[in-house]
Order: sequence, then structure tokens, then C-alpha cells
Amino acid sequence: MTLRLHDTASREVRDFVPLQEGKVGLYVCGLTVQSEPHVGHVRSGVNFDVLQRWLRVRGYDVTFIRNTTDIDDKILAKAEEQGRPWYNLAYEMHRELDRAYAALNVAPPTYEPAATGHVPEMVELIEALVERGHAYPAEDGSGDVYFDVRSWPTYGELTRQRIDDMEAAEDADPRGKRDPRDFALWKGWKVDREPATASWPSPWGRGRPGWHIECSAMAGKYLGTAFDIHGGGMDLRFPHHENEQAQSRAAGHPFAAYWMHNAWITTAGEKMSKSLGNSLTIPAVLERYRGIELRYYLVAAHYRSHVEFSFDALDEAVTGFRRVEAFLERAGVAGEAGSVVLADLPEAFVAAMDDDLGTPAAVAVLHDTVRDGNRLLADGADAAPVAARVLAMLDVLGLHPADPAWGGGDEAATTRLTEAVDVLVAGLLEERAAARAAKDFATADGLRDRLKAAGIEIEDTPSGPRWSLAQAHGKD
RNA sequence: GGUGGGUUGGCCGAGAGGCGAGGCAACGGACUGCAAAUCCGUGUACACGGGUUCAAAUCCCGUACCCACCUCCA
Repeated sequence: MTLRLHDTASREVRDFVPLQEGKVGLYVCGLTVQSEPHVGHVRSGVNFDVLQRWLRVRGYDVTFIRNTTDIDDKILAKAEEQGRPWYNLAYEMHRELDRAYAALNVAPPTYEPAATGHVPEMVELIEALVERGHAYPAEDGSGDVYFDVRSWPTYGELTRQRIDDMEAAEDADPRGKRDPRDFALWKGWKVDREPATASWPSPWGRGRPGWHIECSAMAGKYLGTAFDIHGGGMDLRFPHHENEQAQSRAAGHPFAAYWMHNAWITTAGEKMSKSLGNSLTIPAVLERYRGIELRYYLVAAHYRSHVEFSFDALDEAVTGFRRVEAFLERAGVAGEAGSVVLADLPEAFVAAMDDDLGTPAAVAVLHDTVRDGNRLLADGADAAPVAARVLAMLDVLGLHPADPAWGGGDEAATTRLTEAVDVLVAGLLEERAAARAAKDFATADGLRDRLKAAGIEIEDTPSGPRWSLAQAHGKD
């Protein structure tokens, strides 16, 4: 079996062949750090984290670069509104994003470059484009530099659009552009409206980089002029990725061999960025759900499928995931995260993952395996080998329960608390056992109800009653 | 106007010419004092209208509705 991936450029699922045997260079467009991350933002982080994990399990040496855009119009505008320096806002939101990723067990990339740290690299690239005749300084003295779309014959190839079919941008006042579709590589400093801290020296005067150029410059710096996979959200296809590819190739770089794009999470049928959002920021969702549960919900859907977010659907996912956890608890297997080998995984799971990261099918295999394990348990047989396979699959998906990433709080304190509760519950369970022995079921059930009201569920098993915490968030 | 995607059972969500992914919910059975958990069983779904085919949810044509991108966007 070989790994096959959907390539946006060719619009088909094709065999993945790395440029260099055994190695993969992966670049993913991260976020513009301008507001608290919501569920939608974090999807691409989770999706590409799964890709990265799968590539590693498949034996590739992966160099994974995910950038952050820490300077742009929106950041400047918001910072101004909030009356603080733009870099202060960008930095705070960057930390917020890091927390969100950590809470979802999204592994840090090999390196996470920020736009503002790579201005010289961008200037160099722009200079090369000017020299080659694919870019020009604006003729209106604004200090802007534009990419000359007409000078690049294959412009539009990634998204299969012809220049003449494209709607010109509404804000496409001439501004010294040769064609309204020309895009800014460099934006001259607007002395009267923008802080000096948001400008850098360049051959065309002080200014700041345009949006698209940062990714071309940073991908080139860390992955080389040709690399394997470039990823990001659907909406980045055009203009961002189209422009990245055009400017990189116009500069003589082969650029990405595969393009991967994740689909949307919508709410009320709308793109999240357009709607409400507050209840769907990661910190807000994590007040009600565990990170591992949210991640399971995200992983259970295919990365190229639209997901219509709802708390009902999330609740269902939680129920499904708890079934898996309950099996592992019963099987008494904990294991350690981060040590999966291909041989540990069921064939069907591997086949599903190889087929363009078919996580839905992979999750189906997970559940099938859990059922096998439960059957063994029901027969009193040893389920440990099956549980090991379940753990291996969870590990690949970044859902290993024993992963320290889920630890979070003060574990020692939690352990002491658990022990304390255990003693208290044990006392009540003894009373209940006595009542049951005396066939006083009213008293026995009353005790069970009291515990239930306190959030503790009792199950009678062949080896005696056991207690567990109820789901923190019912389906009220 | 251009480009791309979607419409699947009560719900979520896969699949992509023949054998009903998986989950949740529901119902029946086993187990239980009753539950819970678990196991076993129960579903003839693919927007609509045509067509191709021995066979279509899957291919073709048309229609409707929805969404995204073409402006910053995961």
C-alpha cells in the first residue's frame, strides 16, 4: 500500500511520492494572530497534525513548518481600536493560539516562523522578482511594489481561473497598478496612518510586506525552493496560494509538489468567521468539553468535508469516544503515547489512513476493534492485545488518553482527591451492599440516586460495584 | 459573470456501478433484584426529473436548493 493524497492542483487523489526518498517537507499556512481562535481556526491545525503524525508513522522524516502572520491590516486596525501596540496584540493572540493547540494535542511544528522575523528574506525575493520583470514599484510613488500578473502566463493555474474571468477587486483603485489583479508584494508606509514600528527599510522606502510574500519567503528558507506538501484552509486557495505559487515560480522556484486544503466548519450554515463566534472560541468550548473530546469530534470527520458544528453532534461524539475509553479502562491497559509502529495497527486502519487520510473509516475500524475487545471481555478472555491495537490507533490520531498533553492540571492533587472520594464512595457502597443483601432495594437505589445526583455513576460488575464520574455536560 | 464543493436513514457522518462504513438515538433479546455497562439481533437511506447499464446512492444530461472562493479569512 502506498499513501495517496488529494492534490488540489490536479484535483485528484494521487500517490504520494516525496521529492527525496524518506523525507517530507510540509508547509502549512497558520493563522493571522488577531483574535481568539475558534473551533474553525483550529481545524486545520488538527487536520495537518494528523497528516504529520501519519507521515511519521509511515516512516518519513518530516520537516513541518507552520507560520504565523503577525503583521497585517487587521492586526493594525484592531490594535489601534484597543489602543495598544500591534505587536502586543499579535503576541497575546499568538500565546492564546499556542494554548489552544496544546489543549488539542496539536504538536508544535519543527519551526514556527513569524512574518516580522523574515522581512529581509521577503525583500530579497521581491528584488529577484523585480529583476526578472515580474514585479514593479508602483508608479504613483506610494512605495508599493506589485506582482505583475500579466507577466506570468500560468497565473491562475492552481485554481483554474483565467485572469480575464476574475472579478477585479472592488478596492482596486488604480493605485499605480498595471492590472487591477496585480497584488501587493510590499506596502509602502503610510506615514500619517500607520505606526513607524510597523515599517521596515527596503529598496523602495520604508514599508511592510504584503500578505502572500511571507509564505513564499519562509517556505523557501526552511524547506528549500522545492518541497513536498503545502497545506491550508480552503479559502486560501485563492488568492493566497495562487499568488504564492505564482511569485515563487516566477522567481524560479518549483515550489510545492502537492497542495492540500481542509474544508470548513460552519455554524448555522455559515462560515464561522462571519457569524457570532463567542461561544465557539476554544477557551469557551474547553470550559464544557475536554480537549480530547473536541479533538475526537474534529478527527472523526474527513478533512475535506464540511462540518456543520453543533453541540448536539459534539455530545454524540463524546458519547462515542467514552465508549472507547470505557473499554480501555475495563481492559486495564494504559500504555504510553508516541510509540506507534505500523505493525501495531490493523490493516484496515492503515488502508483508511493511506487513502487520503480517511479518518472516518479509520475511526470505524477503531470502533470495530473496541467491539471485538468488549466481546472478549464479556467472555472473560484477555483483551490486552486488542486494547493495545486500540491505543495504537488512538495514538496515530493524537487521541491517546495517556498522552501527557491531556494532563493539564495538578495531577498529584487530582490523585489525592480521587483517593478521598474513593474512600467516601466505598463507605456508601458498603451500606448499599448491605441493603441489597437484605433485599431492601429502596434503600439501595436511594444511595445510588444520591451518588448520581452528585455526579458519580455506579455500575455493578461481576467483580463488584465501581464508580466513575458522570459526563460533565449532559445533553440538557 | 468565472471557479470549486455539497444535498445520504430519526440524527451525525462515510462510501463512489453489484455485497447496507461507523457512531448516536430507538426497538427486541441475553445479563441484572432493578438499573448501568456490555454482547446479540432489528433499518431496505442516498434532493428531484430523465437517460446509460443485466445492475446506479455511485456514470451521463437536465432541474431545484445550499455553500465557499474571486476583498482580509482556517
